[in-house]
Amino acid sequence: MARPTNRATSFDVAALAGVSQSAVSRAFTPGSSIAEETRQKVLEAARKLAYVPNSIASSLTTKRSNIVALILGDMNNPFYVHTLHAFSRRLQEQGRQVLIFTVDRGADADEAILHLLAYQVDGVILTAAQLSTRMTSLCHERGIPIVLFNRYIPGSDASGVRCDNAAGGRLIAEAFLAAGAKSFAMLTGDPKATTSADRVRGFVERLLEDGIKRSDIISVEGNSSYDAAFNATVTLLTDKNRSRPDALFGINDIMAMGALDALRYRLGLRVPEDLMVAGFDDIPEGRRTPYQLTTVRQPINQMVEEALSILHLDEPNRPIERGIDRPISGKLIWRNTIPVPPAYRWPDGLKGGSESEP
Amino acid sequence: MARPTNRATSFDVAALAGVSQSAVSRAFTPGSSIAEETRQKVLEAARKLAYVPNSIASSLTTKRSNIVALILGDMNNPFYVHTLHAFSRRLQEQGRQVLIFTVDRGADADEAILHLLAYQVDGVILTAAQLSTRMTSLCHERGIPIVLFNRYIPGSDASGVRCDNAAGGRLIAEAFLAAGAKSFAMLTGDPKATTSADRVRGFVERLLEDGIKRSDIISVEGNSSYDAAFNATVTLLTDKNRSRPDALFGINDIMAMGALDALRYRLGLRVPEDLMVAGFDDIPEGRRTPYQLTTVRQPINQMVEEALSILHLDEPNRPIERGIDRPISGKLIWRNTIPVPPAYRWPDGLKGGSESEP
DNA sequence: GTGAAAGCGCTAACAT
DNA sequence: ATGTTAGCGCTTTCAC
Repeated sequence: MARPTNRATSFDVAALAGVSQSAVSRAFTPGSSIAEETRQKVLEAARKLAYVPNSIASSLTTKRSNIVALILGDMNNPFYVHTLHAFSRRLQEQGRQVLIFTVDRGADADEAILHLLAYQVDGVILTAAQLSTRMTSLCHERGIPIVLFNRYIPGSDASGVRCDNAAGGRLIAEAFLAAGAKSFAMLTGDPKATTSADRVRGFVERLLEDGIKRSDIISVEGNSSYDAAFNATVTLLTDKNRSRPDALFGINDIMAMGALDALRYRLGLRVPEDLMVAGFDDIPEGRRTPYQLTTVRQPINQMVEEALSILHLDEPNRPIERGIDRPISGKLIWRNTIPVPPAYRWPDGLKGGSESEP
Repeated sequence: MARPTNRATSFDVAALAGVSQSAVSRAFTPGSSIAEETRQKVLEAARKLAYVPNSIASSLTTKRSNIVALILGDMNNPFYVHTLHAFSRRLQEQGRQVLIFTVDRGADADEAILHLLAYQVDGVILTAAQLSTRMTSLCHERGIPIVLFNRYIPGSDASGVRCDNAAGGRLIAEAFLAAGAKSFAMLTGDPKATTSADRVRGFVERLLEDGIKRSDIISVEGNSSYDAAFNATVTLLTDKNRSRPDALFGINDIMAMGALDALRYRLGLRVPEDLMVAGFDDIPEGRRTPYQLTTVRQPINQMVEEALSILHLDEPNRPIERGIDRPISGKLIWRNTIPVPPAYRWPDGLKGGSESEP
């Protein structure tokens, strides 16, 4: 087996440095008791041999791999790409490795879990994708914490961080109402995804509170993708049996962008004059000149921090946090796809333009 | 150390199944000599204990981790996100794990290499980012193959797969010339990146062959990003000392998209009537209705296959392939940002519209 | 086909 | 502060 490899081990280094092998181990373990002088001798020998400690071997004894698994669903939604990036950057800063698994839309992450169980990962982050409660307990039994990012699994004791999606949906509803909208359409994502369902629920609830009739709120499936949203918008707006809604809520920015393009460049409508539009997420793509999308910002960096803190990777002995549900407020960002009503012109956050998340 | 974990080992399974521990190992090793009956007994016991073989331990003996490292530069360029996705999907199909490292723009990947060396990865794929030849040999010495994706390192013996960027640049030049352009601008990426430099070179060369004067080809730095390209375009076109070029080549699609938006929505120009534009990559985003970008398609799936074949992960004993440079032809995709000249109306690939890579 | 035993390269008591 | 020793959970000869 194994390609002829000639890798120096701690024994080789020990021999060259004239110390014991444990001294080598200590030299590479911050905080272990070793004389600075010996340390230098070891480091010097290690340098000569281009020695790199074998993490695999160390994982075997410590039972900590320093690897965090990241399970990703939809990479077609830029929001999750930015999420991946944020996690990756943060974890790298901490000197941890990131193992990724991509899961097809609609598929569950169970198989991915089985794989990462084999690698003794220190924690798992799950975005998109479903997860059976059976897998959750399998991880927990083995001491592997899981944190759900922007979703939760009813009946599971897995912890999670999410944007307060329902409240965010309400914010959009309020913005539309303030701008005078009376009839509404929603472009939804996967109905099984709590993210989509919660945004829809908050949105509808708020509308009903204002006396909007259910029949004035229509809902179409947009598959969480640009293309599906584009097509659904065309179908919806060309349906002769329907009158044109005043406002369209894309459950996420990428769908709102698809809708916007369909409205303007296929249907020849003006936004916001003929029809207002809003999204959710505040992806950088939605801030571009042609879109200037009014949306709800998910504080992605904050969410990432929270998620990692729930994992508490530095305190492996602390029991796993179960059943935590940490909702984080989103913020309405006014741009150009809803006319800003006078009442909102003051005092802050207006035309939240292009500045990025603080 | 180690959170109180109670994970079944092969010994537990062996005890329950009433066989030796080696039998358990064999039961999980395809192709090893074990009676079907024993295998079943073992599998049954394993199921009862929810046993998952410990890959860390097995890596230690076999010296193969079944992990492939993927080093990513710019995640703001969707092309690399699609690349990541393609690699991840393919590798997962093969039952391998993907360890990712993100490297900041302009930074080199040396530190990432040091980390992945510690994990005994079976292979390394490098996209974007620079890599010192020292690190290359460090990997090679240890029997870890590296493949460069869409870049090469002069003076290094690392193998790579890339789109034939120079030829692609020529294709764009030809398209512009055929459409009657006489003066040109280029939006370039990082000048140190071979990808950008090669496209520029091919483009310019072809133009010069047709008698275009050097002074009719201007070049501005677009930083490989949408925003920088947008701004650079505005600056360029509002420069009173310059006359407007007939054609603008964005060295990659995301920059061409930024340029397109600047031209249309900031400068009020029509594309292709006032100015033609082309990109490079053929990312799905450039196929969207508002863009319909004429571009050169990089056959990403084919490139991924080639890259993996150079790694020859299944034949670890074969010596590492060095110095391979596998250029793969791109294909010109006509859409709407260059008027299609009559000579090109036939026979194929025209208005290559929205179909994706075969 | 199966079991016993010797590592893989490291960490972590335990002595000194 | 340093060396000695016993594993971590597996794979792989080597006998039988």
